Amino acid sequence: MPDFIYNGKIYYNPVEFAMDQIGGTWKMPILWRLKGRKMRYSELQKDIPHITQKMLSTQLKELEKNGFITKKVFPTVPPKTEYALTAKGKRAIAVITVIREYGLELMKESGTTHRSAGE
Amino acid sequence: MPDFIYNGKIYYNPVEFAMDQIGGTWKMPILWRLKGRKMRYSELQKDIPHITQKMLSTQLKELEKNGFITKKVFPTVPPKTEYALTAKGKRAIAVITVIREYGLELMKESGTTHRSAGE
DNA sequence: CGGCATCCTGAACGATACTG
DNA sequence: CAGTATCGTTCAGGATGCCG
Repeated sequence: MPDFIYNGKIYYNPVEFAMDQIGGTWKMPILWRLKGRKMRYSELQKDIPHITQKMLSTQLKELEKNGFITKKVFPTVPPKTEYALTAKGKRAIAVITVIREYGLELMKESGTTHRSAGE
Repeated sequence: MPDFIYNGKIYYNPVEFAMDQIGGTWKMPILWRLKGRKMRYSELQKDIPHITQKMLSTQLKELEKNGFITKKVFPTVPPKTEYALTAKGKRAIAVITVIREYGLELMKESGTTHRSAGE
C-alpha cells in the first residue's frame, strides 16, 4: 500500500487517511447528529454526552476545514451559528452508518452492558 | 445514544465501540493482510511498512483476545506461528473494505500526493 | 524466529477560567 | 450564545535491549 501525503502528514494506507478525517472520539458523533438537520453549537453540546466545549470547538473547526460541514454565523445579539453537512459530509454518513451498524452488532455479540439512555 | 461498558471501559456510542475493536493505526492493516491467507509473524512485519515490533505484537494480542484472529504456534525449532482470521475477523473485513474504499475516494478528491510503492 | 521488558516522547484530550 | 486561552494529564506509540 503506497504512502500518501496530505497537509504535510504521511498516511500509510487509505484506512488511516479516512480515519484521520472522520475518526477520533468525536467526529463521527458530531457528523451523525447533523444528519438530516442543521444544528447550533449549543444544541450539539447538549446532544452529545460528555463532550467538552474545547473538543466540540476543535472538532467542528477541523470538520469545517476538511469540507465536511459548513458554519453559518448570524450576526445577531446574542450570536447564533448553524452547522450543516456538506455533500462530502453526507457521503461520510453512509460510511458512518456501516460502522455504526457494525458496532451495534459487535455490542450485541459481546453482550455489552447497557448503562443509561441518551441518544 | 446510550453508554456501554465492556471490559471495564465506557463507550459512548456504537461507533466508538467498533473503532476500539478494529480502529487505531494498525488493526485494520493487520486484518487486511490476513484476508484470504494465514500469515506468520515475520511475514506480517515485512508486509506492513513502518510497524514496529512492539505495535505488531500488541495489536495481534488484542485482536486475538477480542476474537478477530487465531494464533497457532508450532513448537518447532526455530519457532513458527501462524495468524489467521476467525469468522468474526472475516466479518470485519467487510467493514474495512467500505472504509478503505471511502479512504481511496477521499484521497482522490483531496489530490493527495503519491509517494512510494509498497502495499 | 517470535517475541517481552523498559524507558520515553508527543499529541490528544480534559478542566477551568475568561471574552466578544 | 459561542466561543478562546492556559494549564495539566493521560496514553498510544516509538526506541532499544534482552530472551526461550
